[in-house]
Amino acid sequence: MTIDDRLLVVIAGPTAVGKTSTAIALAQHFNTEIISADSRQFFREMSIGTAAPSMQELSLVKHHLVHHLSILDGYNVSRFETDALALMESLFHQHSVIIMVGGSGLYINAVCHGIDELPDPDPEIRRQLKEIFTTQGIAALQQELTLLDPEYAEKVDMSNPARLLRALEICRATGISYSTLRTNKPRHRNFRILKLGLELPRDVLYQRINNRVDAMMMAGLRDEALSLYPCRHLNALNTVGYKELFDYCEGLTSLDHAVEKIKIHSRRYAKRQLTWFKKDSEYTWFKPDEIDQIKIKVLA
RNA sequence: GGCGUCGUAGCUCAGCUGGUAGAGCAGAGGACUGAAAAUCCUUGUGUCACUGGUUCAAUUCCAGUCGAUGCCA
Repeated sequence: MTIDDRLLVVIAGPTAVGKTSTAIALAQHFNTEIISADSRQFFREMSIGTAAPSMQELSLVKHHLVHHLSILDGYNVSRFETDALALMESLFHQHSVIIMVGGSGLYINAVCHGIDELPDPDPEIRRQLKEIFTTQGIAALQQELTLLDPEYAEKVDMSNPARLLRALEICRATGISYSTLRTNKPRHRNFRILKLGLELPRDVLYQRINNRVDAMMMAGLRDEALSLYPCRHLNALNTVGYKELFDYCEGLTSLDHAVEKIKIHSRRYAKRQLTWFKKDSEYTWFKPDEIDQIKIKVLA
């Protein structure tokens, strides 16, 4: 089997654009399976709020990497890359086309182009750095980074604590500067990749987002969030649709206000996704209902 | 009907004793290598309700009109 016999079709796009049903239609047509690239649908406790595929949808096409983790499990892009590649290796034995669908751009990139091998985060180092951040502010992080990795300090967004924390945690853990470890070397993949983006006019997309949030509430999102409230500090739950309802649990907002916030935050999330995917010129863009055109593109 | 308060950016509102206006949110754009549905950056000209008046100059003072709201009848 050569590289030409293996094709990964990536279906990306903003939240609520209609990725799931398009992917299912495509997978049925090519009689193949779907790998999810959605950093929140991994978690089985989060079903309603992540708009995970329904039981009915799951029964139509075999899905992978959906609900395969607990929110208690630690997970990250690198592990996703490993898991997805291993999965594809086995799936390609039976299928020449595999569908990957999701909205997590970083995760999709990791599978398509690889991600540098860096040590897993050390909880203790991370804790120490966070403490510095909370007690001494971002300036302390900026200073240390300038000292340990002046090259990265030059180009990183120095006002973004997440970036600084991550770089420092690597510097501290390895004793080497983060930028020297960040080679950004493209990985060789033994399959072809076709990137398809789904989009809709902004006002239509926003209407779909609003409607879907209402539908989630009807489906019991409030109770799902309430049941996860004790775990609210887990990273997996730092997620649109949950954190707003945690505020409601704590009496910080009304339910209506929380729902309104979910809609707003979902729209902003969609915009960030579009910014991410749009700058990648490898994507060909379609409307979610242009199934026939998409099929032709895949066969081309 | 009388008296009072209010009418400023899509929304909520700031604008001290007159020199044509500014925040938050929304919206828009962008960044992004193990937190990524995360995290962060940039971005505010609008008949200051309308019509007159006073003034060198009015969003700001005065009168009237319209609208909103409260109290009294």
